[in-house]
Amino acid sequence: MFIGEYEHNLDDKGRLAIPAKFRNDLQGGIVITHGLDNCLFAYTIEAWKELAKKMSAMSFTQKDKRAFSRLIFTGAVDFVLDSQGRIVLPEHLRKYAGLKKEAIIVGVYDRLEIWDKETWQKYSADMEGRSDEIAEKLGEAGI
Amino acid sequence: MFIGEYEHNLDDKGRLAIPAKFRNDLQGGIVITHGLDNCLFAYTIEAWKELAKKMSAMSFTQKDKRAFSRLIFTGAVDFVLDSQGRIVLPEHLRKYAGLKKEAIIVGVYDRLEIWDKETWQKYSADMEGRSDEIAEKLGEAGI
DNA sequence: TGAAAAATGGGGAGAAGTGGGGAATAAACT
DNA sequence: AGTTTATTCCCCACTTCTCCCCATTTTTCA
Repeated sequence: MFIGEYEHNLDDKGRLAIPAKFRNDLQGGIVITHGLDNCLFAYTIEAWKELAKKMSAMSFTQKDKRAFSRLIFTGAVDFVLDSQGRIVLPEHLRKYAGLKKEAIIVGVYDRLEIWDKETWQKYSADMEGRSDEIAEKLGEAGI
Repeated sequence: MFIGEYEHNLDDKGRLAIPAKFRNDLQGGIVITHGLDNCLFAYTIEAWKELAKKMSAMSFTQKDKRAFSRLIFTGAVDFVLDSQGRIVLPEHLRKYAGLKKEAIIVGVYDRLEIWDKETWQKYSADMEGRSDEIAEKLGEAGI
């Protein structure tokens, strides 16, 4: 399970270090793609295959399905970590997430998310402000 | 079951001692995450996995659910107690709970809560002021 | 009051983060 | 086709931080 929040810098070569705690689970490879809310989603190979299967089974209207599939699949790139546990993020992924230098990597159960620091701070400040409201909804869900 | 209220100081390295009475139950590890009312929640591994399973059953296509799992999972960190029964609280957790030096650790049945002393005093003073009102509600619950 | 447990502090080894150089590969131009 | 230029990838080196262990002080309990 991926949990936690880590801050890492992209270097001048566009390399991003994956937090040491996650590396073991990502030895087999990592797939990164366009996510929601202006961040990148990153999966293990297994989780990615699982996701792809679910996607194809989803009952969207044809138009929505095409749009969503394009977002997820066309942005996807698979990587192998280098000996220091880093990957080189290609231009189109950096651009999509608005990544400059400071990046935040968070664990969300079965995936990682990669955020530009500024974007993340705005998002999480907003989220904390609504935490009571969110907790309320969770209660309704029986948690 | 965790009960009681304890006071411990964070040292200069950000280390926090877990009350000795709780250590036996936390040998297997401890997961700490953002709680409500500006405190931190701490669970045993088993209790955490239970919680995570419920959370993960929620789909990620809806915005609120994404926000919720981000709040819970990204705030979480898992620890193993050192030989003196301490953990090192990372920056983002200390910041979230407003922890400076003096911390209060309370047992609340299946979880611990970690509070900044000042915040805790304000909160519990406020609660005492409303004790009648709360007792009223407890009565409704049949207690 | 003595012994054991707990709280507190600090030092050192090793891991992780970060940056840069150079070889190998690919691309481009003459 | 050969030479040059650019790019990618791999490895090495330095710095920082984390974790683990030990030592001292304080508290608790018999």
